[in-house]
Amino acid sequence: MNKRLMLNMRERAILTSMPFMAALGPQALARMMESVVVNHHETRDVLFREGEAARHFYCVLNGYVRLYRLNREGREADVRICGPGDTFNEWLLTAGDTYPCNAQAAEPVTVARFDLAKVRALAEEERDVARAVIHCLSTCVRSTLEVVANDRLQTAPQRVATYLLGHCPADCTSASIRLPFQKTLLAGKLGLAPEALSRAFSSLRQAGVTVRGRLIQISDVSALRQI
Amino acid sequence: MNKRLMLNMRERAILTSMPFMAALGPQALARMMESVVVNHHETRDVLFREGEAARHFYCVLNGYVRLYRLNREGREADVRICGPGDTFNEWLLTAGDTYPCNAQAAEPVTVARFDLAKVRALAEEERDVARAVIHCLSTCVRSTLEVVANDRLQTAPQRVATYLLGHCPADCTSASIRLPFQKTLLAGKLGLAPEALSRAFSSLRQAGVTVRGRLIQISDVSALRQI
DNA sequence: CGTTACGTTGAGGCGAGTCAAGTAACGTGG
DNA sequence: CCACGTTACTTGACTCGCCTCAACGTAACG
Repeated sequence: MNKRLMLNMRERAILTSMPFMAALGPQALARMMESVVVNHHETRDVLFREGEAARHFYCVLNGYVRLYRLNREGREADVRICGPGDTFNEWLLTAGDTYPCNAQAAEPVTVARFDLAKVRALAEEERDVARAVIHCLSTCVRSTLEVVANDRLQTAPQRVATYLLGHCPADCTSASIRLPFQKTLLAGKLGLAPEALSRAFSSLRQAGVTVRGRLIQISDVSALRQI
Repeated sequence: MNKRLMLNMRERAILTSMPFMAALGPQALARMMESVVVNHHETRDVLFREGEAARHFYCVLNGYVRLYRLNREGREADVRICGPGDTFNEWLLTAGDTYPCNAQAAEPVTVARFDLAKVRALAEEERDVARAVIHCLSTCVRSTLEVVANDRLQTAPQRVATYLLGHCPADCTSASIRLPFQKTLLAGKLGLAPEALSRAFSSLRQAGVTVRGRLIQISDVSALRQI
């Protein structure tokens, strides 16, 4: 649980290859690396809770992290799923002193953790850092707006089809996809109950989608686009 | 429609008082003002369409602008409603060369329009501009994540209650609110059909909510919190 | 005062959540 | 390697919330 590791060579290599870090110049990179801590969390570990004082900005190195909110009755809704290379809490760099959601490891994960205040200061001083922050914030807004639109416009089978098509190489007639995580997590990402995801998959069978465990065969990509 | 206006004194005063501009230092402000154009649009005018080449970044000076997406059958879903002081398309400053949604004037609006490429360059050169961009992106992410969570966790009456509570002064027992726009627009903002909003309001009557046109009386704020 | 858009109300249908039961996959320890 | 327990996933039956369509009432505006 929450084993804190020294930053070894291998982790350093992985971290610096992440999109967020790879775009930094040598000086900005060095200064970012000063304040980083690499942590490991086991499945279902909670990284932080909604309402707690916001202290860290994260980059996922390995595994998947769920960001979710609770309503009064305790029902959970995922607002974002972060995988390798994704960052989260960049939206707390200005304006906001508490976490707006909970974060939980969906499986064993490795994350790099930065001090929010230090990154905030660095973004002021290092052009590269400011640019990188703007970039990941932009990406985050775009993907979140996409989620809102899909939630409001698409049925369950359509959401699944959209997800699958987004993970097919462009211009292919058939494809084979391996889900990078459990179906439960995919259901949450798409705003569905696990049962609804299951039913969506079986309704997609008639469009040539075969599911066996995490392996998904798509026999006719263009048919899937018609859903 | 789309009457282009010279930047007069009054508009300049309004523009520089907007949150996005007010935080800029004199030099950054001056350079931003070089590339700004103030436009007026009539109700239902389309500012841009999904898929078009992205060219402008906007700040609303007056009125409300709908950002929405269409599905294949032509159904519309609002992803964001922008009012006075709000900016949009800041998420296109990096990564993204086409608009991801449509923009339409929900009523007669005045908007300030900046050239995306110029703002992008300015954000590189002027620390103030970078800071302002990061700030409005952060705000945008937070509000959009909130929308996702509310869509997935709340029923129609709860969404309306949340909206109303967000527009009450804190620590009041009763309140009176005037909607800043049509109910149709509020329905879209909350991800509801207009009929569903209407029904939500009438179900809130039992919680002490009275509606007459755009005027909403809340007799018991704490009762509304229990919804 | 008529026209038009906006808003409300009712009836009906569909999509997805919930609950419950059963099956499959997985990991653990004997 | 097998027996077991746990967790993930599937399927069915049911409920509920919201969308759709249609009709009517109402406010806004020329």
